[in-house]
Amino acid sequence: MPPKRKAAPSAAKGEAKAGRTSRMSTPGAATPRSLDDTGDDAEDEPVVGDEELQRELDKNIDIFSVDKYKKKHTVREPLPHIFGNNDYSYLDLKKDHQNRPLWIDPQKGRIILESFNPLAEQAQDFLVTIAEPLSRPTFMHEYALTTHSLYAAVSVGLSPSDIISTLDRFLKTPLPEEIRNFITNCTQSYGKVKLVLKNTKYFVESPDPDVLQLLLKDPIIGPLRVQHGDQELTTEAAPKLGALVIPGTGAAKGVTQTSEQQLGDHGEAPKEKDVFATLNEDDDDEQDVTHAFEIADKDVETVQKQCLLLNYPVLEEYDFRRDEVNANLEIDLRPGTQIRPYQEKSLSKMFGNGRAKSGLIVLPCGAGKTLVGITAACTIKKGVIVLCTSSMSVVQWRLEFLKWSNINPEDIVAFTSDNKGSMFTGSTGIVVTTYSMLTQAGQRSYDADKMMKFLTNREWGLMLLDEVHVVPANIFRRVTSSIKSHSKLGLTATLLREDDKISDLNFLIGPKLFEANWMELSKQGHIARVQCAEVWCPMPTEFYDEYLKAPARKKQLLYIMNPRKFQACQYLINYHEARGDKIIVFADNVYALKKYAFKLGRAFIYGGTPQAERLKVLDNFQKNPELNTLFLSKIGDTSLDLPEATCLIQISSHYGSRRQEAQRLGRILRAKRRNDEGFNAFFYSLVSKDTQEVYFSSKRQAFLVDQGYAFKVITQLANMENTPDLAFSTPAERRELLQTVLVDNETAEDDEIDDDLFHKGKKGKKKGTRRTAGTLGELSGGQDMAYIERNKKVNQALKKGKGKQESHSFFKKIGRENARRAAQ
DNA sequence: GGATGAGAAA
DNA sequence: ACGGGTTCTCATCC
Repeated sequence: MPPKRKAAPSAAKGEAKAGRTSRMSTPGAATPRSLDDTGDDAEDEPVVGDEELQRELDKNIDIFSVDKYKKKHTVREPLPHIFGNNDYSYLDLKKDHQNRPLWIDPQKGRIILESFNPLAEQAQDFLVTIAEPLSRPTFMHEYALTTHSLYAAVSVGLSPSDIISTLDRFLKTPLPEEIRNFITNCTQSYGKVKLVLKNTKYFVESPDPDVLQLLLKDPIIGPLRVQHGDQELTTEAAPKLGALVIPGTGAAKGVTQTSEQQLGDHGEAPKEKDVFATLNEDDDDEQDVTHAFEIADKDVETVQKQCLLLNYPVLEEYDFRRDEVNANLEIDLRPGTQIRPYQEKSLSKMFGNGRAKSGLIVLPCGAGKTLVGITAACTIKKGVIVLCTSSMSVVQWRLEFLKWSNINPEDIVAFTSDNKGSMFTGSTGIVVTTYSMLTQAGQRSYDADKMMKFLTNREWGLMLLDEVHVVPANIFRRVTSSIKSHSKLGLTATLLREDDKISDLNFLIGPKLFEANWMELSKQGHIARVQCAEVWCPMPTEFYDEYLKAPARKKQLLYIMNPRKFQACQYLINYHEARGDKIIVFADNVYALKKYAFKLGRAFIYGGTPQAERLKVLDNFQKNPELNTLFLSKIGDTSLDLPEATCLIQISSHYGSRRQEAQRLGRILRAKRRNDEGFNAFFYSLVSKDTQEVYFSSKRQAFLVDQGYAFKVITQLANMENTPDLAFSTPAERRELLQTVLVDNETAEDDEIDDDLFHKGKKGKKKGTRRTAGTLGELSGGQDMAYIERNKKVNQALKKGKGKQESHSFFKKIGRENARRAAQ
């Protein structure tokens, strides 16, 4: 099981429970027994005072949490000292529980899915809609029911009764009452109120007039209503779904979708119908009329804020098919374009009720986020504004639009600092620009100013927000308040930040509409399969001595410049080049990056590399069979459109950033060779043993482990000692390296040799490359390496190991295992 | 007029 | 807190 993450709701708990919660994530411990096998002798008294105090605390911390609905239960199981607070034996098992895939923790709202259950797939579809995936390793997936997740479920049109009945059908135990209450209460208030932009006017809309009356009584919202005669509310028939077809789907081609489930006969197994079928039905028969009142543009944010305070979050929807004010855009997907099932799924959530809902879609890089955005644009067919993080991706987006759709090239313009004059000539079109272009506060050039006026003075059908996770919330506020758009779609690969600003996105853009499971996509062959490994490099004693007495700044430099790490890097490059892989090496530290690249005679790109140079190197990396290894600084994390690579080596990284790790892994997911039989991409993290790096590394991996990736620990690279021409193999060389590192860092390192270095790196690669395939013959694949399979717990154990002794014995054990394996 | 670099901001 | 990387603009050069 994965490590606990810091953001877990249980973090709010008091001391009293801290000791026990650690067992929480072990599903086995929560196994309820059948009724009849428990003795009723030991009536353990529940810890009442404790729990009441806790409840009081929780109420103050978070009025909306599952704990609010917690009930006391008589504990029947006589082993509370083992199960602690996680004793669920009071939950009766249903007779046919084997056929049902879900367990639930009534107190925390955690749901455990048995991913090997025949119904797991359907259950997963459902869970992704109503709950937040926490961790999805191979056999057990853990989800959490939260207010946000239920909010999202409601926003795609599920009703509370759907959620409750479906959940109940999948559960091995009856649905606990507190969970039922939690769901009912959340869903009652959430999703009742919608913000709709109709003919350029904003309306607050709800099927329930009482809710609107309640809002109008609010001292802040009330006066903001735009009066039309005496009537307080306007009423009209609710829209029917009709035949909205998302382009690129099976339906669009006239093919009937195979929606029949191959359900087999699992006795009383729940016959679950498609969640989205349910959703569409609802719109047809239940909500016959809607009521609305109008508010002015400028008050939208105030009203949204106030509604949120009243616990009626406002969902944004765009009824684009009935918008006759904004000109239609001539755009369609190119014939023959077929979007993938998961892309279709995410879009069907966005357009679930025939309108465009605002929200976030989370897909790993390489899984076709761009195409999702483009398809959304082709569905809405109105003016689109696309926001990216860099001007490189602006160009990229425009090209993708031209590639996938039949948009007239004159109707799609880029707005960046190089190109701020031109605009589409028709009545509508697509603008691709950057966040900074829109939020630039300082003085602007004349053209940019003119363009901004144009952008802010018109209405847009869709705002596409790329890489939504990198942009802080206050920038969003500025963007969304200056650009009037009917709907917003945020795209991202990782909804992760080390700070907690990510939750703001839920209300600034919308709920999370869809999140893909990386492992699943990779099993289906949409993204590459990846072997992840952490390579432990010991620190030579000279380096370690220096490390111990160095200040933090220098420590970092020392463990990055660890010569053993350098050798490991060299070894891996040799090995993978011989296999024909394209390798990217990441180093955050520019000094180290240059040193490594120079010493190994390979090309590198960092922030200071001029644009033309970058393109040239990237182009060579892609096409030139002589250039197979590329060194990148942080620049490679975001703002570079990397050609596909199949192997990735990380020699230094930014502290414990899970996002960076995920993003970097994403760089090798689009490898085309993934369809080859048994093909793997490789991801290595080089870590200097006994340094802070070990700790950071374990933190960084958390996200990937939750996505189901297994990290292997390599303590010894096979046959490395016998590899010829390793750098720094003599003590003298190592001492010299140490000296250089120390000296270079004392003086503010100045690099006039910079450009020189770079060119040498490029030219020098021919003589630098040394194929060592012969000595590596016995290594036919990643699995055969001298890997010791360990999961992250090892790292954690190491991190927790208080003294040197512990870690030493630990290493000895590894060493023994290593030897034993080698002997076999 | 188009590259290129410096300097600012966030 | 810092270094890394953006972006924008303006000034300079050929």
